[in-house]
Amino acid sequence: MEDRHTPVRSVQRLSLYLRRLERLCQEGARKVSSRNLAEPLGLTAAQVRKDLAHFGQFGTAGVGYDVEGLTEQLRRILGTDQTRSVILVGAGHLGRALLRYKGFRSRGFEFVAAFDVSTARVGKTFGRVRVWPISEMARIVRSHGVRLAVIATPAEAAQGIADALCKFGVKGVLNFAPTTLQTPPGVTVGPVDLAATLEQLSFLIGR
Amino acid sequence: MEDRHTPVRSVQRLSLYLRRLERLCQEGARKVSSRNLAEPLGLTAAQVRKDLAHFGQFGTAGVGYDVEGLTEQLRRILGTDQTRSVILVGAGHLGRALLRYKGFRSRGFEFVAAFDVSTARVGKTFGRVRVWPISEMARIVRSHGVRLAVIATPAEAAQGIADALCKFGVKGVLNFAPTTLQTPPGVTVGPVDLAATLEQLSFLIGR
DNA sequence: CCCTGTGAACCTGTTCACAGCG
DNA sequence: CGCTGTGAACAGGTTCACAGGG
Repeated sequence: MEDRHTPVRSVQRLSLYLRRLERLCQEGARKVSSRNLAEPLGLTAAQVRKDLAHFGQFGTAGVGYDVEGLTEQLRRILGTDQTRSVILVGAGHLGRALLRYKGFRSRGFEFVAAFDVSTARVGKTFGRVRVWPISEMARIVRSHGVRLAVIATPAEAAQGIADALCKFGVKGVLNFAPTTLQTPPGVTVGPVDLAATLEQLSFLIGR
Repeated sequence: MEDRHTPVRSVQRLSLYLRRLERLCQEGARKVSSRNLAEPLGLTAAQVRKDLAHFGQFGTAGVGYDVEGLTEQLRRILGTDQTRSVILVGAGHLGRALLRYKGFRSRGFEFVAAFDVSTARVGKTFGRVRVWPISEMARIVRSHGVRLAVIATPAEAAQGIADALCKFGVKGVLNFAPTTLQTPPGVTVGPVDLAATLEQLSFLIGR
């Protein structure tokens, strides 16, 4: 197993499994069945087993999965068993909230720097992270070997920033700007489209 | 057409089409082909045509789609041709950033109130929106007929809030809390899982 | 006997190719 | 002749059902 064309949706669910496993661990559980993993997440047992099967055999027939063991495996698969350095570009209200968001650090991500065009923001510190001028971006990305970036700029600025980041070696971009980014092959964009997600709900609830 | 079991992914793309149409409109374009609509979004022309076909026939053969006309149609389909009232629960850093996020208002959403357990936050105003105690939630949701809510509380509080919101008549919940919400049929949750999205990227870029 | 891992059937969404209209 | 709308072929993911191990 461990092949490289695993369904994207399976990988997305891995994060959900990881979160549930952490909860089960806190509750003192040592083993968990695919069913017990799946149902509180609104998924089916078969789906959990299929998803995990893409990456190896982690369970014990008749028993289930070892909570701690599977947690470690999933972290390894997702690449968050070691801390990953991340930078933020765009230190507006949303960007600053992300710098302070506890959920990133607890899942293995650490902001090492933030960048903004505004001289009013440069030099300030939010949630222990310093804001630098854009001109420092190349140096800091390269010296820290940063491969993940979060873009929280206005839409107009996002593509230019993305182009620069790709040039400096960034491989993954979490994009909060309301625009579709074009990136070269080998660079992945994770769009977080706030307005679009609300529009989705608006559609579903009808009028 | 206009049937009720349209692919979810098609509806998601409707938001992207809408954004591109707004841009084309600003640039002065009056007509647009499926190809010109699709490619800057990283999609194919056939996909655009198929998506739109779920809702009706909007194009003119040999010409394309009327930019302004299609914009109106999409807004109507998404239910954002009239302003939708939204409430926020959880006025922490992330919640406050969302109150100030311009992208919601410009797409037809308006926060009418925010709620928080913290007395330090209650009574304050962020981005013109007032923060109320949770105890006021029932009254305000019902009096405004609010059907959309955004949850930006810690994970532990989210399910309780969601249960209450459902009871008060909310039909759609945008959930930023890192937990899977259980809701009764008829209520839709749009999860925005920040850590999971970064984990996704972490997986894709490898080690 | 319970629960995993997995081939096979099923189903949903995407791509293709073209008929038909402006 | 260009571009839409659409049936038909295709691909991918999900569900089912069961073989096999603890």
